[in-house]
Amino acid sequence: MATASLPAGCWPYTSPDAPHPLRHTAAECRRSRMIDLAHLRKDPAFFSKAWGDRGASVDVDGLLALDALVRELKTASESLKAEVNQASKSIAQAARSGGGAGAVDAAKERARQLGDQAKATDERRVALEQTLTDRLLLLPNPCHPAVPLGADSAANRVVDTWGQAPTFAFTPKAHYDLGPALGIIDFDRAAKLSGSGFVALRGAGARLSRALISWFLDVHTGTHGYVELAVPYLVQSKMMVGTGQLPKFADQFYACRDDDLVLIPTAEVPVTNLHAGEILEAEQLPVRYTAHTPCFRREAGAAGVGTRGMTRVHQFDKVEIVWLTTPERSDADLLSLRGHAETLLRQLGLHYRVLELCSGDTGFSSAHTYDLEVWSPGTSSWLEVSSCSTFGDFQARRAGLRYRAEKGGKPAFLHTLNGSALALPRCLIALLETYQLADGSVAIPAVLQPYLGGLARIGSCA
RNA sequence: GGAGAGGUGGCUGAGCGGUUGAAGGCGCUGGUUUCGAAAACCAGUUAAGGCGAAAGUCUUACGAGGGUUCGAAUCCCUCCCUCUCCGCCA
Repeated sequence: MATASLPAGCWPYTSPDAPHPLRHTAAECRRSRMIDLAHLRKDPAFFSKAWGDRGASVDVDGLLALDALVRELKTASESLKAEVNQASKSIAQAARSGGGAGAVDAAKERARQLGDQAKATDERRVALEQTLTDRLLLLPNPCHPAVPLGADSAANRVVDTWGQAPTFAFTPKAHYDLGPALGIIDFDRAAKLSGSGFVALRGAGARLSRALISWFLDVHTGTHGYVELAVPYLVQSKMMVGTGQLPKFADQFYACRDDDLVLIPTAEVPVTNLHAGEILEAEQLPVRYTAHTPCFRREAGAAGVGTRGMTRVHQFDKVEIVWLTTPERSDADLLSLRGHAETLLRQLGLHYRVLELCSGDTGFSSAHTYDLEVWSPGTSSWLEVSSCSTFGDFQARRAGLRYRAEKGGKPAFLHTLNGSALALPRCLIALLETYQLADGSVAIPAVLQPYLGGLARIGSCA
């Protein structure tokens, strides 16, 4: 890992005594991680193509050679260990039956030598296996066969569009003009507190944000049947390995200086990892959770491009929905999950479209992603308010999420899915811009009014 | 943060240097019995990985990591977590 180039305070954090999140413990190595190595051995061409479709060039032969060497050393050290164990048993017997001290000492010496050999062999194996693991953890999830091929966002496919762009008898304003004028969004004072890329909400703006969070959660728990969670916003960095943010995207989130804790970039991290290392029973599935959390993102390298206002901020609120499900139904579940996110936009009366991301634009951990983009009348652009993905067994492997298909059966990796439903700032943007009136006030959609004490219109609250 | 007590299989709970991957109990699975059920009895019941077509076999795991030893659940060190008391605090 090249750590020198990372900004201070960023993962890996600076405490010298801390465990390195990528130095897996023996217990963690015992679990299968990352991609399915057995599958890679059997069908390297599949992976070559899959990674190629994503624009990643991978030395598959090198991986296979390394894997073969690791297994060779493993076999060797294990048979040496077996000999040591045999020898130890006969020493015990000899000692018990009062055999000659000389014979026992000779046997001990032989066992010691075998033990040293086994240890040396195994140390080599551990080092090579760690190298292999480090490389495998950087490889993206192969895309689902349904994903359209393409190099970048230009190849994404618009699969649905709902509603129509609102029309105005006046020139609609952007949220970064509307909000401050109404006294409900304060960029300047947020920058004073935390620098650029932060936003403060005030009065009806703050309450509108809270109303959206409450309403989203109520719809998911009440209508869609999710279980609500309230989870930690700081997690150990190995959880970020579980969901795939680490090791590759270490520069994209905030870390603590003295503790192995990072601020979550999305609720996906704590919620998906909630059952990490567990074996669930088939009848428990699908597990469906929803959670509201703030999300913290450094957005390194994103400054300046279409980031005016609060379309891209370092801290924002989001309601997330997460499924742990079976491989048989995960494809269908992705559509259900996407539907749950879409429902919210429809009930808010916001014009939006659905994108099916192409192979080159699909996120590192995802196998298949739909983005929901809401229309921003003030800037005449589409804003991503949700990303709905199935990860196949990719995260399940990394996080150790398994289930038992039938009683007494072998545990197998389950499938994980998640989606934003929805991300707050861009919903606020779309609401303010879509429902703005000629006098600069903003109407409130009917579904939200009960959450705002009956407020139907936000006027100036300067 | 300080002091003490602990962390063993799905659960409970023994073991405190050598057939202990782990007694006993509970639960679970299959069988016997029964018209059926309960009870009783018998048998089985952790996971990961290597080799193997399979049967099987070997390795590893008693919170985690390291050490002592021919051999560690058992002894030593470090760390983590839980509980109790004290301190502090929303």
